Amino acid sequence: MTTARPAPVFTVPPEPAGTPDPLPEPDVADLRLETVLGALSDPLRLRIVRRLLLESEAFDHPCGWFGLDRPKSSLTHHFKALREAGVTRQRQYGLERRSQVRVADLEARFPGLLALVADWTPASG
Amino acid sequence: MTTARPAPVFTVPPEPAGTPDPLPEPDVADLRLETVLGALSDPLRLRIVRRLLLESEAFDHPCGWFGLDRPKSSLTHHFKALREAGVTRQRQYGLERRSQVRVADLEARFPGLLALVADWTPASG
DNA sequence: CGAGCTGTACGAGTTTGATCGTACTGCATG
DNA sequence: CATGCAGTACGATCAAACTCGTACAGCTCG
Repeated sequence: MTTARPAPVFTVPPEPAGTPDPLPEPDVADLRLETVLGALSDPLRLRIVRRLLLESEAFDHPCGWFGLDRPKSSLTHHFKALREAGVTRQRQYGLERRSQVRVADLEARFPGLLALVADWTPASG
Repeated sequence: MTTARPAPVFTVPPEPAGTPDPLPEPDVADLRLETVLGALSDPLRLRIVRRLLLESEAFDHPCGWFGLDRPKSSLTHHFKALREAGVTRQRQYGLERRSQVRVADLEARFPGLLALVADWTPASG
């Protein structure tokens, strides 16, 4: 029995109707701790996930919403890494590809992990 | 807000007197989430930490105690990575160098993380 | 002291991943 | 249909890390 979860208060996506299908992603049962931890062991990706957790008043967010001064190809790389590890879900909205954290899935498999990410503070600030 | 944890019952080391000084390790305040997650994003190291957490009836354990069929130099590499990330503490007992998980330090900085490691199951078994 | 043991140091080979430029696809809007 | 935009794909480059063999250090015990 995994420890009973106190249900952290992250912004749970309301999932409105007429939503595009998610891009390919691992199933909840296939989430691997080592893979998820590997995806989160990068400051940039940690920053992305943390911002999604803390400032995600809307449903999900396009890549440009994060103020990351990196070339687009670098961002693609990191967002893809997060999605393939199962940390985020991405949907195509016309032009944009928006991301959200798979809060329910991650809490179910690795309870408490997202709280650590939310509490994280970058090294240079 | 870190979710209030139900205080997992790991074996807390009794710290007997006359213990050798620990090898160099990062201070609790210097523990970085991304570094710790990086150290734990490896199946072999995850297995090491998990065994230390679950079967650590004694105080700490030498490298040979784990049944890892890797060359010694590889094991040195991984144990050093864990210690330098702040996950484990190592002490020199005569011939042996014994390891323990820094349970109190990790729980203080990243509450709940060790519970995830304890719940982890290797991919091939 | 000399043998044997635990573990390290060092270095080479290999792999993985980060970074980023350039060229491209696909949608939208006029 | 032409322009512009969000994001991808591909490939090159570079840095880090894994793996492991060999040689060595340090302790212990006969």
